[in-house]
Amino acid sequence: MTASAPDRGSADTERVLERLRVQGHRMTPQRRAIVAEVIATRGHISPQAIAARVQDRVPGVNASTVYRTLDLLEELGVVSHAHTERGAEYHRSEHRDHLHLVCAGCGRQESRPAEDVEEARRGFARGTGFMPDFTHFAISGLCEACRGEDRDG
Amino acid sequence: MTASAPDRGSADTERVLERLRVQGHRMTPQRRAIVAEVIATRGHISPQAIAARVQDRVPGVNASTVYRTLDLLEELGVVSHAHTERGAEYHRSEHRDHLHLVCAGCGRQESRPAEDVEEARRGFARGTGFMPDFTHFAISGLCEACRGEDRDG
DNA sequence: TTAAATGCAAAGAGTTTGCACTTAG
DNA sequence: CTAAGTGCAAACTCTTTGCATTTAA
Repeated sequence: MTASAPDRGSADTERVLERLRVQGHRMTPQRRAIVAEVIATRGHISPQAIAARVQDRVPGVNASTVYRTLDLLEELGVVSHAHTERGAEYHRSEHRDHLHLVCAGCGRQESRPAEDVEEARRGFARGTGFMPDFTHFAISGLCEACRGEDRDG
Repeated sequence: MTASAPDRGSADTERVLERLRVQGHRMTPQRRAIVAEVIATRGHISPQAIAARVQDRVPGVNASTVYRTLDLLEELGVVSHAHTERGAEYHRSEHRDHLHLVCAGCGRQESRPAEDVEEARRGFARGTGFMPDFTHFAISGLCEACRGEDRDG
């Protein structure tokens, strides 16, 4: 179990499964695999990607099961979704606190801890009266490299 | 032509049509109606909404024509799109400078001039190295009213 | 045993594409 | 006249739903 390899049998996964069990939900192999996949994912992942990866491990898992399971996990507060250029992407709720940055220049996506923009959040609220949650939608802009080339981001 | 009524025969519309003409594009009634509709729209509008409205004025305009025309207008820099909770929405590029705020509490959408968050933009760049364009994706958060009830926006 | 969960197939919504027909220039 | 533009139908992607079957508890 290296630090870089996603860990589909982690204590975190077990904790979520235990929570499902306690709340009276059944523990099917499909559900187990889907939960493990989501928990093992660093950052965000699309429903289709989850389906594809889960099917590598448990052949025949239907996409509709993935969608139903994600809905369940979201209701339980285990996962949340964010809107990126490609649509909805899911991530662990505990990892909610990161930004999805999409560079309009090079197209690269990066993540940042939300705490890096606490000051900006307050400034935003000061200017608009609206307290933003910068993690729910992706944020377009120019990354450091592209800002160097084109100074008007 | 009052200030509050959308103006589908405006000088702005004519300016865009003239630009298309100059660049060698043909001026069809469909194209004329679609351009007029987009130009007359304050804020953003979805492709389906454009199709519906245009069809009220020029019956039989096909949705695919709307998509193709929007692509063309976007290539020419006349319109841009933003990503909201409901998907892609289009707006005049000159009106690019407004934010799409979606309140997670009451669900209401509001617009704000982007200049209201200039300070926040710089703060964001300072914290992350990434210069954000807050207008391309909608921004989730809590509006002033909902912040009053739930102080953790 | 039995209700929850799954698979499957069908249905949507939104968007794109290929192609024959129409039409602006 | 002739190529750009359109309409139409079909395809495609992503997601949801109804229902019969399977299965965890």
